[in-house]
Amino acid sequence: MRKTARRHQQGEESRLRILEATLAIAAERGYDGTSIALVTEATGLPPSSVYWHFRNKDELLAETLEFSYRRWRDTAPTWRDRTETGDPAEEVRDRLQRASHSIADRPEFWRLGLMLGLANRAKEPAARRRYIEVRTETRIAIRTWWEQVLAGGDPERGRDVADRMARFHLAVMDGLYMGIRSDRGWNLERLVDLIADGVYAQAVAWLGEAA
Amino acid sequence: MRKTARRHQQGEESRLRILEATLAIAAERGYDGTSIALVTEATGLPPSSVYWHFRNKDELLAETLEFSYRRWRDTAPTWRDRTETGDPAEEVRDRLQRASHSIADRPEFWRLGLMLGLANRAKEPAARRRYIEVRTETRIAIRTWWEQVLAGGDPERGRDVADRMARFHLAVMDGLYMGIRSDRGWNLERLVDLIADGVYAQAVAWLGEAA
DNA sequence: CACAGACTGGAGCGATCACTACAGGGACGC
DNA sequence: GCGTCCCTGTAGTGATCGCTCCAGTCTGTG
Repeated sequence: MRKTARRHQQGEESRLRILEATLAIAAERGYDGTSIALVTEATGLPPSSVYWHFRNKDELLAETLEFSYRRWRDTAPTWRDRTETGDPAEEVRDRLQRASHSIADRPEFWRLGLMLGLANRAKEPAARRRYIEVRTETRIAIRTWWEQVLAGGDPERGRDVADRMARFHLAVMDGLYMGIRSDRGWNLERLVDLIADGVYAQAVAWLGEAA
Repeated sequence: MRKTARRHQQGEESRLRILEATLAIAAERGYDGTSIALVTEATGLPPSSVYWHFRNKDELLAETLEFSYRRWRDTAPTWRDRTETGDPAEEVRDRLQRASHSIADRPEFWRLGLMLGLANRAKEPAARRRYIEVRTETRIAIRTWWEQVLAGGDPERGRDVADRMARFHLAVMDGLYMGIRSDRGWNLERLVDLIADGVYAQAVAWLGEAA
């Protein structure tokens, strides 16, 4: 992109600092609660620098979402590689456990996404549109993963069940995060193990059920 | 409260109009996205009227949450009366179906609550504190309901499972709402029935499991 | 009729919002 | 040494923010 990688590497560094700061702020306060003044205060950079790196607030937030999504996806275990223990229930448990950890440990992306997903403006911010896209991307990855876990039966039926599982899976992850945020007294690790068993049982039940 | 119930009933009417308008706006745009100017525009009343009825924005939002909560609770089936069909699985299905409808049909309270629950400010808005309270209230009501549905075994163990079920239950409701909002292609009614069976099976499994 | 109290109307307060114009500074190619 | 380009620093812009002042209007009471 930027052709002066060596010349002024300060620029790229500032850009990253701005993104980091914006992510921290936006994940706490949402789109409207994020102001350029807060970003400049956090980074020590003047507003003109922010606007040199990003066209406007909308684009800044959109790129911040993209930034946090990529980092989350790279840190979190991908849905592509499987554990392959032979026991599907065990694999589901492991997968859900890791997914819930990736949310609990670095919650910025999930927080920011939930906020963007909830808000509704007359003209949709680019950040929200982008979030819906990456969420769909994630849902499809989860669906593919479920298709493999549930492989063996009728492919079309497996695909249908996997789609429902992926939706349910995402819903549970959203719900878990909301629960951690809003209710006290969660024993996440233990609860996730138990839920995983329920989720897998659910999938098997759906698979066996008449169309 | 207000002693001129007959004299000037216009006042109370204006108050309600302000609450309605604020709810509609805040449920769409969140705390920071809600401005007094938007409220005055929606109601046709001047800012001074808003500030005559409510001390400041914080209190306005808090009372709006209270207002929407009461309406949701009165509209939605209470957790106190049970269906008592004799079949617990059927009752769970019915209950979850009605709960999901109460969210899908009049989503304002749930939307606003989720937004308030997510946001995190240096000084916590009264509206958010109040939301955490009514959420806890709801969670306890759900727990009590589960205790009754699962009655029969060891009471202490039933209470423990009911607590976990209530958390899980809320998480699923939150997750369902997020899913409807963010993902397309939901078949809510059907999915909820299936989830209900899974949820109930989960509860039974937890009940039977060794402590 | 006078008075009181409940509300409204309009004008405007200082602070903060997103955003910009523009003059530089510092590193590089020549 | 000179010009070029990347990026920062200063100092703003008009618009909108939450909120207030206060005169005026309306309605029921004595």
